[in-house]
Amino acid sequence: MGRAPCCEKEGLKKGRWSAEEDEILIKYIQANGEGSWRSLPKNAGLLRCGKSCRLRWINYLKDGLKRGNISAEEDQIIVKLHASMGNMWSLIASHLPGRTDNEIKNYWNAHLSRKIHSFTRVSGGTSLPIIVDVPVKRRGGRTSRRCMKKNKNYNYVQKNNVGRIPTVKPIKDSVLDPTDQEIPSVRYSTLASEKEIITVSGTAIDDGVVLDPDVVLDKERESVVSGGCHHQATGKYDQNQVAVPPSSGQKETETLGPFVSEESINDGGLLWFDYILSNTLLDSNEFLTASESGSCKPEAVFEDKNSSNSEFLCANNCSNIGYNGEWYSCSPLTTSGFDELYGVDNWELWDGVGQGNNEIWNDQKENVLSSLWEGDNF
DNA sequence: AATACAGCCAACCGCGGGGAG
DNA sequence: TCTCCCCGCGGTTGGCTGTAT
Repeated sequence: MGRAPCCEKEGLKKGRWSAEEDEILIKYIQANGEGSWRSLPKNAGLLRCGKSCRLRWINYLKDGLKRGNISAEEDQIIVKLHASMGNMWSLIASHLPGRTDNEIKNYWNAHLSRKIHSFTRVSGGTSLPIIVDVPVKRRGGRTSRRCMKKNKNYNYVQKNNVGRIPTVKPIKDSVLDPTDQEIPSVRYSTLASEKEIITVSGTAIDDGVVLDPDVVLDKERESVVSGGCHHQATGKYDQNQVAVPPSSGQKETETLGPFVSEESINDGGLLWFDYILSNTLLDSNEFLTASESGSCKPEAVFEDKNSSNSEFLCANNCSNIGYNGEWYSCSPLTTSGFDELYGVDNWELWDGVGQGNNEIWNDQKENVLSSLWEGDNF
Protein backbone atom coordinates (compact mmCIF):
# COMPACT_ATOMS: atom_id res chain seq x y z
CA MET A 1 0.00 0.00 0.00
CA GLY A 2 1.43 3.27 -1.02
CA ARG A 3 1.56 5.97 1.49
CA ALA A 4 -0.30 9.15 0.80
CA PRO A 5 1.77 12.26 1.10
CA CYS A 6 1.11 14.23 4.23
CA CYS A 7 -0.11 17.07 2.13
CA GLU A 8 -0.11 18.33 -1.39
CA LYS A 9 3.42 19.33 -2.14
CA GLU A 10 2.45 21.54 -5.02
CA GLY A 11 2.75 25.20 -4.36
CA LEU A 12 3.82 24.79 -0.79
CA LYS A 13 6.56 26.88 0.62
CA LYS A 14 9.63 25.24 2.04
CA GLY A 15 12.62 26.41 3.92
CA ARG A 16 12.91 28.97 6.63
CA TRP A 17 9.86 30.47 8.13
CA SER A 18 9.26 34.17 7.87
CA ALA A 19 8.15 36.33 10.75
CA GLU A 20 4.78 36.73 9.08
CA GLU A 21 4.28 33.00 8.82
CA ASP A 22 5.24 32.59 12.45
CA GLU A 23 2.75 35.18 13.47
CA ILE A 24 -0.02 33.58 11.48
CA LEU A 25 0.72 30.20 12.97
CA ILE A 26 0.89 31.51 16.51
CA LYS A 27 -2.34 33.41 16.21
CA TYR A 28 -4.11 30.46 14.69
CA ILE A 29 -2.97 28.04 17.37
CA GLN A 30 -3.73 30.49 20.12
CA ALA A 31 -7.24 30.75 18.76
CA ASN A 32 -7.84 27.15 17.82
CA GLY A 33 -5.38 25.12 19.78
CA GLU A 34 -2.85 22.58 18.64
CA GLY A 35 -3.66 19.58 16.54
CA SER A 36 -5.26 18.90 13.20
CA TRP A 37 -2.02 19.75 11.60
CA ARG A 38 -3.12 18.50 8.27
CA SER A 39 -5.90 20.98 7.99
CA LEU A 40 -4.17 23.73 9.89
CA PRO A 41 -2.25 25.32 7.01
CA LYS A 42 -5.34 25.58 4.89
CA ASN A 43 -7.45 26.97 7.70
CA ALA A 44 -4.76 29.35 8.81
CA GLY A 45 -3.93 30.48 5.33
CA LEU A 46 -0.39 29.18 5.33
CA LEU A 47 1.29 27.77 2.29
CA ARG A 48 3.01 25.16 4.36
CA CYS A 49 2.78 21.46 4.92
CA GLY A 50 1.01 20.49 8.12
CA LYS A 51 4.07 18.69 9.32
CA SER A 52 6.11 21.76 8.75
CA CYS A 53 3.67 23.78 10.82
CA ARG A 54 3.78 21.27 13.60
CA LEU A 55 7.54 21.20 13.59
CA ARG A 56 7.78 24.94 13.58
CA TRP A 57 5.37 25.22 16.45
CA ILE A 58 6.86 22.48 18.58
CA ASN A 59 10.46 23.33 18.03
CA TYR A 60 10.36 27.05 17.96
CA LEU A 61 7.14 28.89 18.61
CA LYS A 62 5.54 27.03 21.44
CA ASP A 63 5.40 28.76 24.77
CA GLY A 64 7.76 27.62 27.45
CA LEU A 65 10.60 26.72 25.19
CA LYS A 66 14.00 27.53 26.50
CA ARG A 67 16.32 29.06 24.05
CA GLY A 68 19.96 29.57 24.54
CA ASN A 69 22.74 27.54 25.96
CA ILE A 70 22.33 24.06 27.24
CA SER A 71 23.36 24.33 30.85
CA ALA A 72 25.95 22.11 32.43
CA GLU A 73 23.21 20.34 34.33
CA GLU A 74 21.19 19.77 31.21
CA ASP A 75 24.32 18.62 29.51
CA GLN A 76 24.91 16.00 32.15
CA ILE A 77 21.34 14.88 32.01
CA ILE A 78 21.54 14.48 28.28
CA VAL A 79 24.68 12.45 28.54
CA LYS A 80 23.23 10.19 31.17
CA LEU A 81 19.93 9.74 29.48
CA HIS A 82 21.49 9.13 26.13
CA ALA A 83 23.71 6.51 27.65
CA SER A 84 20.69 4.68 28.93
CA MET A 85 18.20 5.34 26.18
CA GLY A 86 20.17 5.90 23.08
CA ASN A 87 18.72 8.17 20.46
CA MET A 88 15.29 8.44 21.98
CA TRP A 89 15.38 12.17 21.73
CA SER A 90 11.80 12.85 22.54
CA LEU A 91 12.09 10.82 25.70
CA ILE A 92 15.24 12.60 26.67
CA ALA A 93 13.62 15.91 25.90
CA SER A 94 10.72 15.05 28.17
CA HIS A 95 13.16 15.17 31.05
CA LEU A 96 14.42 18.57 30.07
CA PRO A 97 11.63 21.11 30.41
CA GLY A 98 11.66 23.64 27.67
CA ARG A 99 13.95 21.67 25.45
CA THR A 100 12.84 19.99 22.27
CA ASP A 101 13.92 16.69 20.91
CA ASN A 102 15.29 18.42 17.87
CA GLU A 103 17.36 20.76 19.96
CA ILE A 104 18.76 17.97 22.04
CA LYS A 105 19.45 15.89 18.99
CA ASN A 106 21.28 18.75 17.39
CA TYR A 107 23.18 19.45 20.56
CA TRP A 108 24.18 15.86 20.83
CA ASN A 109 25.32 15.66 17.27
CA ALA A 110 27.16 18.92 17.42
CA HIS A 111 28.76 18.74 20.84
CA LEU A 112 28.46 15.62 22.88
CA SER A 113 28.60 12.94 20.26
CA ARG A 114 31.73 14.29 18.71
CA LYS A 115 33.34 14.87 22.04
CA ILE A 116 32.55 11.48 23.42
CA HIS A 117 33.58 9.69 20.30
CA SER A 118 36.74 11.67 20.20
CA PHE A 119 37.72 10.45 23.59
CA THR A 120 40.46 7.98 23.32
CA ARG A 121 41.58 5.56 25.85
CA VAL A 122 45.26 5.64 26.49
CA SER A 123 46.38 2.83 28.64
CA GLY A 124 49.19 0.48 29.24
CA GLY A 125 51.21 -1.28 31.87
CA THR A 126 49.68 -0.83 35.24
CA SER A 127 47.29 1.84 34.37
CA LEU A 128 43.61 1.68 33.83
CA PRO A 129 42.21 3.19 30.70
CA ILE A 130 42.52 6.89 30.52
CA ILE A 131 40.17 9.03 28.61
CA VAL A 132 41.55 12.10 27.04
CA ASP A 133 40.28 14.45 24.49
CA VAL A 134 42.01 13.95 21.21
CA PRO A 135 43.78 17.04 20.05
CA VAL A 136 42.28 17.79 16.71
CA LYS A 137 43.70 20.65 14.83
CA ARG A 138 40.91 22.69 13.49
CA ARG A 139 41.01 24.47 10.28
CA GLY A 140 38.30 27.01 10.04
CA GLY A 141 34.98 26.04 11.41
CA ARG A 142 32.36 27.88 13.29
CA THR A 143 31.83 28.62 16.85
CA SER A 144 28.50 28.04 18.39
CA ARG A 145 25.78 29.64 16.41
CA ARG A 146 24.57 31.14 19.62
CA CYS A 147 27.73 33.16 19.76
CA MET A 148 26.86 34.35 16.34
CA LYS A 149 23.35 35.18 17.43
CA LYS A 150 24.79 37.35 20.09
CA ASN A 151 25.90 39.66 17.37
CA LYS A 152 23.46 38.95 14.65
CA ASN A 153 20.28 38.21 16.55
CA TYR A 154 19.99 35.38 14.16
CA ASN A 155 16.39 34.47 13.67
CA TYR A 156 15.51 35.82 17.07
CA VAL A 157 14.33 38.97 15.46
CA GLN A 158 11.40 36.91 14.39
CA LYS A 159 10.80 35.84 17.91
CA ASN A 160 10.95 39.37 19.12
CA ASN A 161 8.27 40.22 16.66
CA VAL A 162 5.91 37.98 18.50
CA GLY A 163 6.89 39.11 21.92
CA ARG A 164 9.40 36.54 23.06
CA ILE A 165 12.93 37.45 23.81
CA PRO A 166 15.21 34.51 24.26
CA THR A 167 18.02 34.41 26.70
CA VAL A 168 21.26 34.29 24.85
CA LYS A 169 24.41 34.04 26.83
CA PRO A 170 27.74 34.51 25.20
CA ILE A 171 29.94 31.49 25.07
CA LYS A 172 33.64 31.63 25.39
CA ASP A 173 34.20 29.01 22.82
CA SER A 174 37.74 27.97 23.20
CA VAL A 175 41.00 29.10 24.57
CA LEU A 176 44.58 28.34 24.04
CA ASP A 177 46.36 26.42 26.66
CA PRO A 178 47.73 28.21 29.68
CA THR A 179 51.27 29.38 29.68
CA ASP A 180 52.63 26.38 31.48
CA GLN A 181 55.10 25.24 28.90
CA GLU A 182 56.22 22.17 30.76
CA ILE A 183 53.01 20.31 30.28
CA PRO A 184 52.07 19.64 26.70
CA SER A 185 48.56 20.69 26.20
CA VAL A 186 46.00 20.97 23.54
CA ARG A 187 43.25 23.27 22.63
CA TYR A 188 39.79 22.32 23.72
CA SER A 189 36.45 23.81 24.32
CA THR A 190 35.97 25.49 27.63
CA LEU A 191 32.27 25.06 27.83
CA ALA A 192 31.83 24.26 31.47
CA SER A 193 29.61 21.35 30.69
CA GLU A 194 32.10 19.83 28.38
CA LYS A 195 34.86 20.16 30.88
CA GLU A 196 32.75 18.38 33.40
CA ILE A 197 32.06 15.58 31.04
CA ILE A 198 35.65 14.88 30.33
CA THR A 199 36.78 14.92 33.89
CA VAL A 200 38.16 11.53 34.67
CA SER A 201 39.32 10.43 38.05
CA GLY A 202 39.99 13.99 38.94
CA THR A 203 43.43 13.81 37.45
CA ALA A 204 43.29 13.23 33.77
CA ILE A 205 42.35 16.72 32.93
CA ASP A 206 43.40 19.82 34.68
CA ASP A 207 41.42 22.94 34.37
CA GLY A 208 41.75 24.13 30.86
CA VAL A 209 44.38 21.68 29.86
CA VAL A 210 44.33 18.17 28.59
CA LEU A 211 47.49 16.67 29.85
CA ASP A 212 49.90 14.67 27.90
CA PRO A 213 48.93 11.01 28.10
CA ASP A 214 52.18 10.07 29.78
CA VAL A 215 51.65 12.69 32.41
CA VAL A 216 48.15 11.45 32.83
CA LEU A 217 49.33 7.90 33.22
CA ASP A 218 51.69 8.87 35.97
CA LYS A 219 49.03 10.79 37.74
CA GLU A 220 46.61 7.97 37.30
CA ARG A 221 48.98 5.50 38.86
CA GLU A 222 49.14 7.75 41.86
CA SER A 223 45.42 7.72 41.94
CA VAL A 224 45.36 3.97 41.88
CA VAL A 225 47.76 3.70 44.76
CA SER A 226 45.67 6.07 46.76
CA GLY A 227 42.58 4.02 46.19
CA GLY A 228 40.89 5.46 43.17
CA CYS A 229 37.80 3.91 41.74
CA HIS A 230 38.29 1.76 38.69
CA HIS A 231 36.45 -0.78 36.66
CA GLN A 232 37.23 -4.11 35.25
CA ALA A 233 37.26 -5.03 31.63
CA THR A 234 35.18 -7.73 30.15
CA GLY A 235 35.31 -9.69 26.99
CA LYS A 236 32.04 -8.17 25.99
CA TYR A 237 33.42 -4.69 26.14
CA ASP A 238 36.17 -5.94 23.96
CA GLN A 239 33.68 -6.94 21.36
CA ASN A 240 32.07 -3.58 21.53
CA GLN A 241 35.31 -1.67 21.45
CA VAL A 242 34.52 -0.19 24.78
CA ALA A 243 37.15 -1.43 27.13
CA VAL A 244 39.87 -3.65 25.97
CA PRO A 245 42.42 -4.82 28.47
CA PRO A 246 45.72 -3.57 27.25
CA SER A 247 48.61 -5.83 26.68
CA SER A 248 51.33 -5.52 29.19
CA GLY A 249 53.60 -2.61 28.55
CA GLN A 250 51.71 -1.62 25.49
CA LYS A 251 50.25 1.78 25.12
CA GLU A 252 47.24 1.92 22.95
CA THR A 253 44.76 4.40 21.82
CA GLU A 254 41.33 3.58 20.72
CA THR A 255 37.94 5.07 20.51
CA LEU A 256 35.62 4.52 23.36
CA GLY A 257 32.02 3.63 23.16
CA PRO A 258 29.69 4.81 25.89
CA PHE A 259 31.55 7.14 28.13
CA VAL A 260 31.50 6.82 31.86
CA SER A 261 33.19 9.16 34.21
CA GLU A 262 33.74 8.74 37.87
CA GLU A 263 31.88 11.93 38.40
CA SER A 264 28.87 10.60 36.63
CA ILE A 265 29.00 7.40 38.54
CA ASN A 266 29.21 9.15 41.85
CA ASP A 267 26.28 11.25 40.84
CA GLY A 268 24.31 8.08 40.50
CA GLY A 269 24.53 7.98 36.78
CA LEU A 270 23.85 4.79 34.95
CA LEU A 271 25.69 5.39 31.80
CA TRP A 272 25.97 1.74 31.07
CA PHE A 273 22.34 1.00 31.47
CA ASP A 274 21.80 0.30 27.83
CA TYR A 275 24.83 -1.84 27.75
CA ILE A 276 23.69 -3.75 30.77
CA LEU A 277 20.28 -4.28 29.35
CA SER A 278 21.34 -5.23 25.91
CA ASN A 279 24.30 -7.32 26.80
CA THR A 280 23.62 -8.80 30.15
CA LEU A 281 20.31 -8.34 31.89
CA LEU A 282 18.40 -8.98 28.74
CA ASP A 283 20.63 -11.71 27.60
CA SER A 284 19.39 -14.80 29.30
CA ASN A 285 22.47 -16.78 28.42
CA GLU A 286 24.69 -14.34 30.17
CA PHE A 287 22.64 -13.84 33.26
CA LEU A 288 24.55 -13.49 36.45
CA THR A 289 24.74 -15.49 39.54
CA ALA A 290 25.71 -13.04 42.22
CA SER A 291 28.01 -14.67 44.63
CA GLU A 292 29.52 -12.45 47.18
CA SER A 293 28.08 -10.06 49.67
CA GLY A 294 28.80 -6.40 49.64
CA SER A 295 27.04 -3.13 49.61
CA CYS A 296 27.78 -1.47 46.37
CA LYS A 297 25.06 0.01 44.30
CA PRO A 298 25.03 -0.94 40.66
CA GLU A 299 25.37 2.56 39.44
CA ALA A 300 27.70 1.33 36.83
CA VAL A 301 27.95 -2.36 36.44
CA PHE A 302 30.57 -4.43 34.76
CA GLU A 303 30.61 -8.08 34.18
CA ASP A 304 33.63 -10.01 35.24
CA LYS A 305 34.20 -12.48 32.49
CA ASN A 306 37.20 -13.81 34.25
CA SER A 307 35.12 -15.01 37.09
CA SER A 308 33.65 -18.47 36.90
CA ASN A 309 30.51 -17.06 38.44
CA SER A 310 30.17 -14.37 35.86
CA GLU A 311 29.87 -11.80 38.56
CA PHE A 312 28.67 -8.30 38.18
CA LEU A 313 31.02 -5.74 39.46
CA CYS A 314 30.02 -2.26 40.29
CA ALA A 315 31.95 0.84 39.57
CA ASN A 316 31.74 2.52 42.89
CA ASN A 317 32.73 1.07 46.22
CA CYS A 318 35.75 -0.32 44.54
CA SER A 319 39.38 0.09 45.28
CA ASN A 320 41.14 -3.06 44.26
CA ILE A 321 44.09 -3.13 41.98
CA GLY A 322 43.89 -5.70 39.28
CA TYR A 323 45.66 -8.94 39.85
CA ASN A 324 47.89 -8.53 36.89
CA GLY A 325 48.18 -4.86 37.33
CA GLU A 326 46.34 -3.89 34.24
CA TRP A 327 42.74 -3.73 35.32
CA TYR A 328 41.00 -3.10 38.54
CA SER A 329 38.12 -4.92 40.05
CA CYS A 330 35.25 -3.56 42.04
CA SER A 331 33.14 -5.02 44.76
CA PRO A 332 30.76 -7.63 43.48
CA LEU A 333 27.17 -6.66 43.26
CA THR A 334 25.00 -8.41 45.76
CA THR A 335 21.61 -9.83 45.20
CA SER A 336 20.33 -8.03 48.25
CA GLY A 337 21.59 -4.74 47.00
CA PHE A 338 19.89 -5.30 43.73
CA ASP A 339 16.72 -6.43 45.47
CA GLU A 340 16.50 -3.27 47.47
CA LEU A 341 17.26 -1.04 44.61
CA TYR A 342 15.12 -2.52 41.95
CA GLY A 343 12.42 -4.38 43.76
CA VAL A 344 13.31 -7.84 42.68
CA ASP A 345 11.69 -10.03 45.26
CA ASN A 346 13.04 -13.40 44.49
CA TRP A 347 16.30 -14.02 42.85
CA GLU A 348 15.34 -17.56 42.07
CA LEU A 349 12.93 -16.14 39.60
CA TRP A 350 15.82 -14.78 37.72
CA ASP A 351 17.43 -18.15 37.66
CA GLY A 352 14.55 -19.37 35.57
CA VAL A 353 15.40 -17.02 32.83
CA GLY A 354 17.93 -19.22 31.26
CA GLN A 355 15.47 -22.07 31.26
CA GLY A 356 12.86 -20.37 29.21
CA ASN A 357 10.78 -18.90 32.00
CA ASN A 358 9.98 -15.95 29.87
CA GLU A 359 6.81 -14.82 31.53
CA ILE A 360 8.44 -14.40 34.88
CA TRP A 361 11.45 -12.95 33.22
CA ASN A 362 9.43 -10.33 31.47
CA ASP A 363 7.68 -9.32 34.68
CA GLN A 364 10.90 -8.98 36.55
CA LYS A 365 12.54 -7.25 33.69
CA GLU A 366 9.71 -4.77 33.73
CA ASN A 367 10.22 -4.24 37.44
CA VAL A 368 13.84 -3.55 36.96
CA LEU A 369 13.28 -1.28 34.04
CA SER A 370 10.67 0.79 35.77
CA SER A 371 12.63 0.87 38.97
CA LEU A 372 15.67 2.00 37.17
CA TRP A 373 13.71 4.57 35.35
CA GLU A 374 11.72 5.92 38.24
CA GLY A 375 14.33 5.62 40.90
CA ASP A 376 16.07 8.61 42.33
CA ASN A 377 19.36 7.17 41.38
CA PHE A 378 18.71 7.63 37.77
C1' DA B 1 40.64 40.33 0.85
C1' DA B 2 39.48 36.07 -0.97
C1' DT B 3 38.78 31.44 -0.42
C1' DA B 4 38.17 27.02 1.67
C1' DC B 5 36.91 24.67 5.47
C1' DA B 6 34.06 23.37 9.26
C1' DG B 7 29.92 22.87 11.78
C1' DC B 8 25.57 24.66 13.87
C1' DC B 9 20.90 24.06 13.52
C1' DA B 10 16.27 24.79 11.35
C1' DA B 11 13.79 22.24 8.52
C1' DC B 12 12.76 18.31 5.65
C1' DC B 13 11.95 13.44 4.94
C1' DG B 14 10.38 8.82 5.52
C1' DC B 15 8.77 5.45 8.56
C1' DG B 16 5.99 3.34 12.14
C1' DG B 17 2.38 3.35 15.72
C1' DG B 18 -2.13 3.80 16.68
C1' DG B 19 -6.86 5.40 16.26
C1' DA B 20 -11.07 5.78 13.52
C1' DG B 21 -14.23 4.08 10.32
C1' DT C 1 -9.85 -7.45 10.22
C1' DC C 2 -8.51 -4.22 6.97
C1' DT C 3 -7.64 0.30 5.22
C1' DC C 4 -6.81 4.97 5.66
C1' DC C 5 -5.13 8.82 7.92
C1' DC C 6 -2.91 11.59 11.48
C1' DC C 7 0.70 12.23 14.39
C1' DG C 8 5.19 11.84 16.26
C1' DC C 9 9.78 10.29 15.96
C1' DG C 10 14.62 9.82 14.49
C1' DG C 11 17.74 10.50 10.65
C1' DT C 12 19.40 13.55 7.35
C1' DT C 13 20.12 17.68 4.61
C1' DG C 14 21.52 22.13 3.22
C1' DG C 15 21.90 27.09 4.12
C1' DC C 16 24.34 30.16 6.59
C1' DT C 17 28.34 31.97 8.70
C1' DG C 18 32.69 32.07 11.66
C1' DT C 19 37.48 30.99 11.33
C1' DA C 20 41.89 29.65 9.41
C1' DT C 21 44.87 29.93 5.60
